[in-house]
Amino acid sequence: MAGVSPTTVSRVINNSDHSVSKKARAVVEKAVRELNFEPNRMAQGLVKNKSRIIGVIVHDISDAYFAEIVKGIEKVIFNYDYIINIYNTYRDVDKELHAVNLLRANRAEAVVFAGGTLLDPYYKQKMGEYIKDLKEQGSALIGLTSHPFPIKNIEIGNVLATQTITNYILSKGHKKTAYITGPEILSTTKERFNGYKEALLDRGMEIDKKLVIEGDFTFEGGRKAALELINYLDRITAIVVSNDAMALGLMWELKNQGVEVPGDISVTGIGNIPATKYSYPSLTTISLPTYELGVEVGKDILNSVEDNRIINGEFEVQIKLVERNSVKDIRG
Amino acid sequence: MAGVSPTTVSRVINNSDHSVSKKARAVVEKAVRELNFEPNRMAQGLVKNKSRIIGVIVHDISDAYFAEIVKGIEKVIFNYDYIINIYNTYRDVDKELHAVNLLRANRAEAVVFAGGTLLDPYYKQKMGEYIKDLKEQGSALIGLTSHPFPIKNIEIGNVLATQTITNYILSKGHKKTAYITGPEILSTTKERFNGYKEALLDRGMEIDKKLVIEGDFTFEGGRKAALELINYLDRITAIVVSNDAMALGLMWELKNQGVEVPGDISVTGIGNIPATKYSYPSLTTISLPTYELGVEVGKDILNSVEDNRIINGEFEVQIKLVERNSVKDIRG
DNA sequence: TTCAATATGGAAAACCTTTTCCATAATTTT
DNA sequence: AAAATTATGGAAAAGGTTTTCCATATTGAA
Repeated sequence: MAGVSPTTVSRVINNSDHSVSKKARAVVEKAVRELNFEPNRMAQGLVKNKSRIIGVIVHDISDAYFAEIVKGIEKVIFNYDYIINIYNTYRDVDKELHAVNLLRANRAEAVVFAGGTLLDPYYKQKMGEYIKDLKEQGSALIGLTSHPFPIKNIEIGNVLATQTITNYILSKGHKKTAYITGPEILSTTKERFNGYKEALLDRGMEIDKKLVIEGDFTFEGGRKAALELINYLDRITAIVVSNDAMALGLMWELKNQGVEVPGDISVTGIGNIPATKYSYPSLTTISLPTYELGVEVGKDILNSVEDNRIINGEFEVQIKLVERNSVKDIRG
Repeated sequence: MAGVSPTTVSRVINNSDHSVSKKARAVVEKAVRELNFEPNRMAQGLVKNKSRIIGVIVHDISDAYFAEIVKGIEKVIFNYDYIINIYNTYRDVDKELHAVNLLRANRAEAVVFAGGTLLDPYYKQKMGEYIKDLKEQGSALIGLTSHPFPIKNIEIGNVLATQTITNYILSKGHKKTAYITGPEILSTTKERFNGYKEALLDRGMEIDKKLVIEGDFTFEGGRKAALELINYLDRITAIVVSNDAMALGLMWELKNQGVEVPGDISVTGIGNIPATKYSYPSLTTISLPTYELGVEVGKDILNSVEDNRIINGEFEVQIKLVERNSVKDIRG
């Protein structure tokens, strides 16, 4: 339409070094405007060997934890025209494999493993192959949970989180505590439990396995845990819960059973989800820098994918204790 | 590597009608296995003129409302190898335009407008152009909120939601009610308010503008609304809140101020988000079929994009009243 | 004016598939 | 055994860009 070669059009659109006369530029720009022309990204991708796809694999995007990470990534890459491609795996290894394979087929430039499972041998092997492949394609691979795979890892600080809150609980004079874990297959579960364990061990205290209840990171799971614990309540003064949803469910069921928080027993969570502020009592918890983690991941992706590098120091874990009303000071 | 032409490889991989000898097929399959070969989607896209991208524009993916819709879509298209590309616009028209333009550049096969704003004239025009372009490209366009644009619309039933819950409130004997809206720029705000209005008008009641408070769909907004309403509390017996987050914030602040729910005043929400079940009192609200809406959208996309059509009747609005403990029966 | 350097534009190849069309080989039918 | 049909494989074009290389036009320097 502009009466010039595709070459010239390309040069105008991409502001290439190759000089283009004012006249030619004007003609092309006019045509671009009138046609509302946007270069076909698939064609661009083919020749440049770049898909501009960033894959993000999460357990469940309804969980604000993951949603915030995604938003952090989006914030950073906003001006770079990437496609953020989300997969919900619901902790299902088949779905995880499906997602990774698709990302591989699409030549994703980056893949973020935000929801990690401790994989069983078969899947571990298959996943290993895919990851090897992605690496060979030059994809930037970032893990957010501990993995057996040779990819860069950015940790949000799960160990530190439970350690911090457990220390807080202990500092308030609590000696006997129970702990509610997450589902066994998640590495997060392991990490958070380790933090709890370390805090106790540091003070020479022991863990009573009867007082460690397996949960599932949901409200309902918290309720069930409360029911399981109800008979042990005279033995303990506090319950360290490994995430907020469960802590809220647990408090709800305790109230239901006539147990007062923090009067009869103290409860803490992890995550600082919005609902913790509006529960009664409001929940003492740990705020996790999920959005900031996402931002960090975004920068990291840009660094390995774009030419003009962004300065990007080590990610500082900004875990914060959020003191509210679910813990009683029982010293003295 | 297999020693055959690309043509043959393509035929084996795609199971084309064109017959391929067992021998050739075996050679190719072996090579595919050994190379872990996956066809390049960009190249496929280029020749087939299909991007396999489904764009979903939301206000904020942290909001479970939108997350559920996305999950519903994903569920349906899971086996079709589409890329779900999410954009958070935070109700910012510039971000909306940015997203739509990118989707256009990427030749998205479908675009879902899940977060809708009532656009101002300039943006309306620009958006109109983009949408026209997308249509010409053959994209399937689906709106989930009322729009001035000529695209298919699937409504979740906002009007019905507030109408239903208002009728419920009225049926419990409440005559004087206040109403908390969402932000003015959202079509959802308008729709929900209309439902409230209709329910009142149907019974010949009038709306007192002093008792209609503008909120913002957040917890904090609900708190502020409670503070604004605090002086009018003797004039009303119930507050109809246009979403759950605000209802929860409002109840929290009321409790803070020593007002009892539902003893002194009744409160309802819309949405049935998880936290409503665990508040004290638990919140009477309307459950919105967000996930089901997503499923419907997914089917719709498949219908317009894939050859083998899925049977797909009209979407049935499955709004449900969830009766809990935040409303008092004051009849007689 | 002439030579060199620079500015400007285009042709063609490349990116990786799919698809159409054609040619040859194998099989079936008569 | 010849003819007709079917099975099988490949060559080449197409899809929309970018990039390399080359050619011509223009400008500047001597």
